[in-house]
Amino acid sequence: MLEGEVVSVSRNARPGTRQEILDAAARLFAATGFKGTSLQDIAGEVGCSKAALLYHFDGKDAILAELVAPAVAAFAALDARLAGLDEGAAQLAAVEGFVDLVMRFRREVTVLYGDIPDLLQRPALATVQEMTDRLLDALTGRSPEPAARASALMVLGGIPVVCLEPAGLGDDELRSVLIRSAARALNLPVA
Amino acid sequence: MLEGEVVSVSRNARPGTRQEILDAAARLFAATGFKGTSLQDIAGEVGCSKAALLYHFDGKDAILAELVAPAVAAFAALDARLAGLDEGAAQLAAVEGFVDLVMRFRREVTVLYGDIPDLLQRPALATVQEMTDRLLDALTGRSPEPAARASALMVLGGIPVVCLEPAGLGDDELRSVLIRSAARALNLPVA
DNA sequence: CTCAGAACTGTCCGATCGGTCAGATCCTGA
DNA sequence: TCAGGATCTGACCGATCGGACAGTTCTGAG
Repeated sequence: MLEGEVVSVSRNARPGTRQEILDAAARLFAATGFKGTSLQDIAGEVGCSKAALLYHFDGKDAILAELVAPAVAAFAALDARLAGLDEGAAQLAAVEGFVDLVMRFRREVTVLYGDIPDLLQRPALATVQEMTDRLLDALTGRSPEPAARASALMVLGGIPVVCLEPAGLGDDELRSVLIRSAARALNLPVA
Repeated sequence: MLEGEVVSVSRNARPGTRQEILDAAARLFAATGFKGTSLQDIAGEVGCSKAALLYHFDGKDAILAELVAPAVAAFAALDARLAGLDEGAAQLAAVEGFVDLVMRFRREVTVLYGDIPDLLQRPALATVQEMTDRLLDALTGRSPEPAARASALMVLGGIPVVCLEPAGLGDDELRSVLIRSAARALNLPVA
């Protein structure tokens, strides 16, 4: 009551809108993907008009650009740092640096993968999520330990990526390399 | 020349159209994502009208559903098989089975990740691709061996996935677990 | 030769997309 | 007090989206 006049935030001319837009966009991009999120969706989440978004940003792409800019810059810093190291040092620094990078910019990474959870929710792929959960369980040896789950999740997410781009290996070789790498990551005795 | 009459394929009433649609859709979904691909795009790739697509399929979702159905079925078979095994056997079978599954259905997996290459092509993320290539190089210890590249790619793709969903671990623990798992996968001496 | 059905086309539809624009509202400093 | 810039709104735009529909062409069985 004392400060009713001051507290009452006018609906217009708020200074924090720009950051609110970025936060809302990050949430929506992560949930439904960049293409699956309209300016109207973001405006609704923020509580402003679509035109207000375009006052603060040059367009939908500009929102994405500003959202990921810090992560891209940090990635570039890592890239530059690795360039100055020899093989052995770079290898270790790459692992540590990439883990740090991804953990620090979880939100931005989630945006990058944003379309997948939306796809997985469609009827055609609805069962995949539960099956993936059970597969993760099997990969841990049915252990509930978070550390085991983390390792299994890395394997579960890493294997598909390998198959995305053509490796210079035949299928049989690639198969055995993948299985052995995964087994090492999971601390499994080599088959 | 002998069979000119038989060979001349009439533009209408071809029997293979349904499969052609699925192939074209798979290519386009993989390149520009499901949401980023319009029915018009698919029709153009096939060389038929948009209405022809909707004659063969109940809608865009139905095309996706039929495209991924074999992969989902194979995943379900793996899921059922793992359910009947004890921890140790299931763990090994899960690794082998998942690698086999992903390799056999590369195309379908690519569709699932289809939106990412398109996002990466935008100006805001254009540099990420080159930096990722160099990071992959560093992770292999600057080795050009395909086997080393495959392991590094698994790590590179797996680490972000772990950060997507909240693990039951604090940041410091998660960090060290990830680094150690990755190091094992890469055959690095533990730091 | 006929004709039923499969395969396909051109056209149209309502909804929604990203984006523009003229003006209303608000805050600030002179 | 008042001018002016920053902030924001409602209305509107052309393009494109997924999809519906009536009609046309082709094929193969009788």
